[in-house]
Amino acid sequence: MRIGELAKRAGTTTRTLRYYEARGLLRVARDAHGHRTFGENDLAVLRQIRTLRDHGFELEETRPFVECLRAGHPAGDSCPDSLEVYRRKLAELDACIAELRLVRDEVDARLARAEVEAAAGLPQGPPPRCELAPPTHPPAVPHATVPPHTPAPPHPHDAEGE
Amino acid sequence: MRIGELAKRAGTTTRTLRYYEARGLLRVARDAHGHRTFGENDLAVLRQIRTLRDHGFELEETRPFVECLRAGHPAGDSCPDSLEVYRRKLAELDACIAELRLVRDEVDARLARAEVEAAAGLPQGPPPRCELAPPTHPPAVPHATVPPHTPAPPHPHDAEGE
DNA sequence: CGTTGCGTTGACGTCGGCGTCAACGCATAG
DNA sequence: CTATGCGTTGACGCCGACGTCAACGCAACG
Repeated sequence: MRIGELAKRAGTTTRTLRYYEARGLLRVARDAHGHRTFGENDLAVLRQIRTLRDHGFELEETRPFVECLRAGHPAGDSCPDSLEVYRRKLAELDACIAELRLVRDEVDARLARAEVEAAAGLPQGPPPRCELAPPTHPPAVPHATVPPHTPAPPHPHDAEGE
Repeated sequence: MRIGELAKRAGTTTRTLRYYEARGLLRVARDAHGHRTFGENDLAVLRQIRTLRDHGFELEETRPFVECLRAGHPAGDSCPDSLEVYRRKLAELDACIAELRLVRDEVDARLARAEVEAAAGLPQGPPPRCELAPPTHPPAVPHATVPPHTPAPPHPHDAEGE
């Protein structure tokens, strides 16, 4: 199997496969023409990587799974290192979800307040007592940076004690 | 007030202020030396921006708040456009949290399963029935990309129907 | 006079995970 | 012979929000 076929079978691109190889996640043999040659095992490895990435794992975090598969284990998560990654990711997810919920409630409260004030302000025109506290730096919430997506760069201030 | 003082008072850097100016979020006057000059109003605007960014809003999303303040309103969220941004962000947060919870449960389930199999496999050595289904592409979960942080790039497939 | 400290503009670096383009080789089909 | 299609390597582009460095000006202090 050559790179194009593998890419198609894994639902990705040749660029991605070459990138993974460059990152050391794929070990690739070559044929007489210098073309990369892959086997079914490589497909399994590749699917493992893609699955993890779809769940938000960084490429580096997939490495233990890849090595586990290459060591002959039936699944990528059959090895202790992989389980460690699972656990770390789980904690990371929990922290992230908690943080997002705090922000969500903050935004919700601000929206509600602003809507009330808009409703109270409009029908009467601008009264002179419009001097509310400026909404700058609210209570806690150190900061959260809503992330519909994108992986996790090294986080120095996160909820974890590293 | 010059740029250094404003930066210090707002808890940010001069680089950031110049960046905001370049993005059109800060309108800046100059003195005789060509130095930027700021007033208290600029501090309020700046704090509004920083607060929103700390909550994960993109710079562009702070623009309505900035314009609202500059229009003379007592708060950045006194204008309908700002409220719209609040509502959009709220929906975004809800979608993101829901997605992360799905992923979290997925990872949790995988971890639990892998732990059980590890516990069952180790004490007995490798039995020949190790041929479990390969853990590649699981049930639903289109993909979630855990995001401890970092803002939201334009997302074509998100839970919103744009 | 030099040094420190503030300001200025311009421009490149960062991070991850690829996309995209260029310029090439080799093989098969017409 | 040429076109098409696959492969190869190398290298730049992208995204956001700045960090960082360079090279400069201008003021006050000693």
